[in-house]
Amino acid sequence: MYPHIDNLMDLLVKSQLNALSALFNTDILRPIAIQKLDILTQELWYPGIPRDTNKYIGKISSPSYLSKSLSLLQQYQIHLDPTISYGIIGGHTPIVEYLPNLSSNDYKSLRNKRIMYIDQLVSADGNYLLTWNEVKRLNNNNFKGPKPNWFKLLENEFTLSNYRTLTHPLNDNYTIPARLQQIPDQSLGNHKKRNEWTYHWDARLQTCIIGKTYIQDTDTHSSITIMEHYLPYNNSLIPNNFTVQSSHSLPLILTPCPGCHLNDHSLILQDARIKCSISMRTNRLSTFNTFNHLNQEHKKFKNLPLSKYYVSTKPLHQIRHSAYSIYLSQHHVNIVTPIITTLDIPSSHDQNHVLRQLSSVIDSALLCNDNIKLILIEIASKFFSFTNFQFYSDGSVSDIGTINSKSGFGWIQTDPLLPQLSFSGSTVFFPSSFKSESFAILTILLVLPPNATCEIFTDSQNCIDTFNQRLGSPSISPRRRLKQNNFLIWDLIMWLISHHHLTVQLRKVKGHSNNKANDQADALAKQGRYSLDPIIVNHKFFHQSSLALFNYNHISVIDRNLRKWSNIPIYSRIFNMAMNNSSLLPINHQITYGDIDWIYTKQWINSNPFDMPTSSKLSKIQSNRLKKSTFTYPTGNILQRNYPNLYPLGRIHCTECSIDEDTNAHIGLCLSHRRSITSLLTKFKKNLIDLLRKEGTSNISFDIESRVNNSNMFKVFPDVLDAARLLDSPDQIPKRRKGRVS
DNA sequence: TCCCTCTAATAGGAACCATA
DNA sequence: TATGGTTCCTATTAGAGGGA
Repeated sequence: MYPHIDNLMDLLVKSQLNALSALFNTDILRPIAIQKLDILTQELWYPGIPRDTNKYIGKISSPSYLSKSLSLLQQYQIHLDPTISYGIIGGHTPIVEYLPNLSSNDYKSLRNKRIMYIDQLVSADGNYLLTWNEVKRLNNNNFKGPKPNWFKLLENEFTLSNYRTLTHPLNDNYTIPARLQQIPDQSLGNHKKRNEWTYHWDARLQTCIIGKTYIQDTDTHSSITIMEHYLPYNNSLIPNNFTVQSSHSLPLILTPCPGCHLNDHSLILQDARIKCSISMRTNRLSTFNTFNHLNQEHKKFKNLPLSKYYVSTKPLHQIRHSAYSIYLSQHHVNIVTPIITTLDIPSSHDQNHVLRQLSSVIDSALLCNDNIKLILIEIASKFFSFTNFQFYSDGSVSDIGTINSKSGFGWIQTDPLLPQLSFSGSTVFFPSSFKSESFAILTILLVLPPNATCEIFTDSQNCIDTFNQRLGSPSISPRRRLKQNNFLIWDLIMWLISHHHLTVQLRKVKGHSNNKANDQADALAKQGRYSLDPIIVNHKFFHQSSLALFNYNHISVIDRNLRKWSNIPIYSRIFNMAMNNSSLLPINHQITYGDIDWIYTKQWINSNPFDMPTSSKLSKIQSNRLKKSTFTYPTGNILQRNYPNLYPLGRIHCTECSIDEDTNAHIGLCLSHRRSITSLLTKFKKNLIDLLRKEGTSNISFDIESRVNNSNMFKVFPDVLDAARLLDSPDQIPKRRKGRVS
């Protein structure tokens, strides 16, 4: 009835895509964007941005703008792809993923209690559910009120027997990371340690836990350490004459913990003096030393009212910092850090340093096989001592528009005084010759040393124009930047030019003009097409200028005008919906099982009888064809239906044959059309016979004329067409109309 | 779905009492 | 007199139920 009502949503997708990408890529809006991400986290109670927002959004009573837009975009397979690691650490399995059917009240309770991960509710090995009292103790007994419903659900549905074994144990619990080094055989097994001090970061309490190892049980994959808990002595209680050092290097005095909620009551230790013992799985022990009892540093604090104490050789500040950074690196969380520093003018003694920076740029800016990065780094090191370069570059794309499309690029250094190195590679997603050429220029700039001058010959006028445009307006607005095709590549090119102080000139060279160097570059580009390891730009390299970009189906970041590009998923979605529409079932059936020759249909729709590629006449002809093929041509009956006042009731006859009613069904059956089709077919039949007679000589033994005349290709089957036409005969029409109405 | 009211459950402090 | 246990009260919270 209203076939275009869905377009409302499609228009929303287009505008929201644009608005959101502007939000996440504009410097001024960055704090707002981060705040919106935080609200999203608070709303969905999911650490970071979930892959499938739609799964969780149903639980929210009034979703915010961002969560609504993200769930709309996800219906079109478009996802937000952050350039920074955004999320909340402290566990591996979000509770909303573990318990899929939580109510909105459960969400409220979880938010109030700050419980986001199931890891916060299970034992250290991830196998057993803690009791509610234990959970409360872990949270400093801050929870008031009765046992929440979601916890009862966990107890009833997700545990087995009285031992509280989880039905789905967490096997990637955060205390069991992979071991870093090989363990020597002699250290396997149970060991009692004498003087080993360890520290680690406790994600739940957000503090550094310090302990003295009591027993260490080592296995090949991990070890369990049982330690006596020690607390740092409050330094403000130390008399003034001790605290001459700066606050960061205050001595760390450790006293045994008298027993706190961390104490693991299940441990049975022989040593009754230990009041607070902790057991934890470790993969790498971070240890520090204490001063001996006879040491001056230890004796300094003899006068303090402490029965038993140790003095660490490292200050608390350093230990805390180390514990937290080890924890972060084990969980692959990198905090938003400033981008790699700009390169200074290299002096002779720190060449290695600059080269290392060049390699780190290559390493972090590209996503590809490590071997390709190594090749580029090697080229960069060979170019390192030169300043003036000359390159020929070329890109090549084959089978564009098909799934077999391959895009390759290549370049060669042609200055005779310098090493004549060359490079070729391939790239994927959104293939175009512009993209391949841009990639060639990008890889050239990546291997150039700082302060170099280079001249690049390319046959792509588009690249030269884009380059000069970007060079002419260095402060391009984010909205304009995001509308440019392949903006990731061009951003990187401009970044390299400004940060490495490069002087680059692009020169146009005519393609296929027998220039030897250009032909070499062309050959390299063609060779690059067959490279199996594609190179793409890492969008996370730009985490300073943009917070997030959009990707399609988690495959590739869309680095082009989103509003234009979004037509592709929108149209395919509309097509899918049309195909699944039950009233179009006959067409669907015809597509799958019918006699429609799609190749010829395509050629018929695409055929152009004029010389010009576009013309107003051609578009009229094509719209006629399309309307006729989809039965939407404005024939008499449709005009009558749409304009009842203009077209009076009664049959409107076909203007050409004046026999039958003018309907879409009639067009293919019309007698006068049939006459012109027959005459056309006779003409082509004659042409074919002439052609066969001319080409085929003595080796054709059969009678050409009779064979062609008998072929089904040139028959119109008047009986079949007439039988179909008779269904529409005047006396039957009222009956059918009646049937339709009832 | 939101808001309000009511009830049950709990933490924590004050008061009180028993004991070393 | 210090300490630990018990009881009572108040504040807070979760969750059920009802109405708009």
